[in-house]
Formats: sequence, C-alpha cells, structure tokens
Amino acid sequence: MPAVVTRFAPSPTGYLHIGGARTALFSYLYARRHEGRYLLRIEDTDRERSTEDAVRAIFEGLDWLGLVSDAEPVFQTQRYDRYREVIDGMLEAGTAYHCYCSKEELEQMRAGQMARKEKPRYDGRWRPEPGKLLPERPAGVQPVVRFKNPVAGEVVVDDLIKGAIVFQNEELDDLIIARGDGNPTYNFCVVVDDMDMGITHVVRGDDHVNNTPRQINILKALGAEPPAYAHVPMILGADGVKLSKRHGAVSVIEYRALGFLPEALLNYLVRLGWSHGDQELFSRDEMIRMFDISRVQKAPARFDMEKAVWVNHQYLKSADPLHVAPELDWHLRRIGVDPAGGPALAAVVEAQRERCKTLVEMAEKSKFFYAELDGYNEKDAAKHLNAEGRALLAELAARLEALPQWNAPALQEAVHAFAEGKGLGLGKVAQPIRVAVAGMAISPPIDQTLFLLGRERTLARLAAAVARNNP
RNA sequence: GCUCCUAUCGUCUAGAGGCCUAGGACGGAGCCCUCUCAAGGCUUAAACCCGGGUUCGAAUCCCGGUAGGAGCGCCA
Repeated sequence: MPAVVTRFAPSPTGYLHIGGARTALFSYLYARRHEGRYLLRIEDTDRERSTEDAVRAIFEGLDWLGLVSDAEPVFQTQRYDRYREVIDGMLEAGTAYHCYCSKEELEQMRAGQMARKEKPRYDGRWRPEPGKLLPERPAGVQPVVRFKNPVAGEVVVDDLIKGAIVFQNEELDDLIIARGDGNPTYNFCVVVDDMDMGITHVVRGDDHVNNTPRQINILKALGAEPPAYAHVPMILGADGVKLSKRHGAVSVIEYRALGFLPEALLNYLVRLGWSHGDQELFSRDEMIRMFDISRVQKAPARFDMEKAVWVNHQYLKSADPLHVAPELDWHLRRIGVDPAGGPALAAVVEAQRERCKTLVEMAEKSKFFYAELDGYNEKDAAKHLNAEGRALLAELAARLEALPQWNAPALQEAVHAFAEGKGLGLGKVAQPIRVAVAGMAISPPIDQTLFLLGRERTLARLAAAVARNNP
C-alpha cells in the first residue's frame, strides 16, 4: 500500500474545466512526487445533470493532458449498494436518523432564518436525543436520512495549503446523506469513496473547504481516519471574475483547438499558483521532482492568455519536431489542408517554430507549403510584385531553374549572388520571392522556404507571379 | 446576514524579521541585430491594500479596518 493515494473527482456535468485540470495536475504531481497512486473517480450521482458525453469529454481532456488514472476509474453510480449498506449501518449505530421534513417545510425554515439574519440551517427537529419527544410521523412522506453531527467541540482541518482552519461544531447542521428516494448525496458518497479507495490526500478546489468539517465528522462516526486535505484556490478570468464561458476558452479541449501543446498548457497551469524560485519552465519530471504542495498560493490566480501563449511558444521552439509534427498535421487538416505530398511536417515545424506562438498560427503560415495559393496578400503584392519586382523574379527564375542541385545552401548562394550582381540588398530580392511563393511577406528564411516548397512548386509560383497583371 | 478563506508591479510570482535601493517572468516602452515575420541581446517604466501595535529593525509577526472570494441545496 503506497503511503500516498490521491484522486481527482470531477462530476460529469460538462467539459473538463481548466481549473479542474489544474486540480487534477496538482493531485497527480503530489502522488507522483511521493511515489503514490493517483486515481480518478466520476461523481455522477446527480442523475439529472450527468451525461455520458460529459464523461467522454472529461476522459478526452485528461487523456490529452496525459493525466490518466493509475487504476480503473470509479463511478459512484455503481456503488449504490455500498452506500446503502453504510447508511443502514449508521442508522443502526445511531449516528444517522430519519427526518420527515418536507422540502416546503425546510424552505420555510431557511427563509425565516435568513429574515432573522441567522445562518440558514436545519433546526434538528427530527434529531433523536435521550428523553426528547419526536414529532408525529406524517403519513406518506419518504424520510431522508440525516447525519447526526456533534453539537459541541470543534473540527480542525489541517490544510496542506491554507494551514489550520477551525470550525465550531455548533455552526454545522445535520446534513442529508440520503434523499427521500434512498439515493445518497454528494457529501456522503465522497466520504465513503475516499475511505474505500484508501485516499490519503484529498486535493480539491477550495470551494469545498466548508464541506470538509462535515466530511471529517462523518468519517469519524464511521471510525475511519480522515485523510489530509489540500484545498487549491480557483482560477479567475483575466478580469478577476470567476472563469466562465464568456471568457473564451474554459474547456481544456478548447486549448488544443487554440493551438496549445498539452505539455505547455500543463506548464502554464503548474505555474499558476505555484512556483519554484524563479523557474518558469518545467519538464514533467522536474514538476514531479520539485512540486511542493505547501508552496501553492492561497489566493486565487487569474488566467493570463498572453503568458500561456508565451509558454506554448517556448515549448514549440524547444520540443522535438517529430513530436510536434502530428499536432501540426491535426491543425492543418482542421483548416482543410492535406499535408500529404508536401514537405515533411517535422521539417516545416523546425523552419516555422520561431515565428509561431501557437499551432494555429503555424498551420496558417505553413498552409502554402501544402496547398495552392488562394491569392496574394494585397498589400504585400502591391509592394513587392510591382513591375520592378516581377522583372527581378523573371530573371531569377531562370537562374534557379538552371540550378543543378535544389538544396538550401545552393539556393542561398544563388539568391545572394543574384542580389549582389544587381547591386541590391538581399531584402530587395527576397521579399518579391516570398510574396510570389508564400502569397505573403512572411515566411522562414528564403533558402529554407524555397527548399521546403520544392523545385516544381517554386518555379510554378514564380512564373505565375511574373505573369501577373499589374493591378 | 452568518461561517470560512484571501491580499507584493497590469498579470503570474520571489520573499520564511536585517541579504530589499523589493528580485524574476509575461505583457508595455526604447535601442541593437536583421532577407520578411520572428527569435535573440541590452535598457527602461511598473507593486508590498490601509491603520495600529511587537521589535534596535517589518513586505515578512500580532490586532483592527477595507476590499475581494467561497460556502450556507433531498447540486456536486
């Protein structure tokens, strides 16, 4: 049994949120760092909102990021028998009891308390106490089961990130652990699952801190040792407001479409709320080796797309081109370009990576290697494919055509010699070529561009540019 | 309203009482380099929420404000 077992426990009511991804990452890193296990649990007890599509989307996101579970994922809906068994045991032991309050009754209770400026809570009217007379059971009401929370004393959550947090038991009411239809509720399932799965460290969003003392109390009632907790703060949008759809990309999988490399997104995420001195870039091994959960920030952080893109660029620039190639392939096809028959993708990655911060950008700028030009950028053409430029291209084309070898050094030499012979700067020659072959004034160095594009395509495009009528 | 949490450049952060004239990174501005776009190099502007303590000394410790956030469901 490893000393550390963590879990990521999303509820499948939507896509994998970027904040959830970071929580999963921290959970994963903590487990790896301590040579423990990282597990996945799908919290699908909300039958109304949970969908199979969402389950798939979550797996897809986790897969893409490489945060896969060390064991088969646990689905809560498959554990109902177990939950019922535990509830029956608690009923028998007297740590839980039936409550016959109707929803309307509870709503009234809450409204009254709010009006009196009290914290809304269950008043314990069905809570059995020695010598207390319980109300008469109303007919036809399916009772819920409530946990009998201690009335006195305090619960200390020794949070790995936030430090000790103290709650008074008198602040806590008797929460429902089973609904009228007998189905268990979230706070209860979590407790039973964490116990059964042998979770030693619960790493989760800090929107759960207020649930923690109740969960600890239930665990204690069950005679189990509570795990350690680490509540990670949420991720905010650039405007400091909770991240939501109106901020653009919140779903992890959208970041793939935006042109991110998964390892780059992970790197950005790990630095959002955590740091190791001044280091910005971490390989996965470094993350695992250096991750220290006690150094996670206590305050929420804002998602900064500019910096995320910068990190992505760093990865694009240094990654193995062979590793990036399939991603570029994916993006090219996404914009309707079939890379078959063109230059090797890895070679294009190498030529383009410096000037492309995202794969979307790389695909856009590399399209011309694989597809026929769909016209020229007008401004660039007007500037460089004028009469003067076309005359230059006509002459140069002949020289290139006569080249015995079509490789970068030969092309470089030919273009240089041509410019020199004309008494022109290289720019005067390279720019018209660029616009002619790439359709725009942006491309890798001219020798590489022509080499990658190939002899046939280059000469055809030069000819087309020369034949172009003056606008 | 009640409970709990948080607070360093615009953003992510370093800072564990003297090493702070508060460091790094993104972004911004400027310069250099240059066949385009970039990349790279250099320079630069920019922050300790406020008020009290404790201390010889506080960004750091304590208290109080203020501001933000989370939770208060037969949701998770």
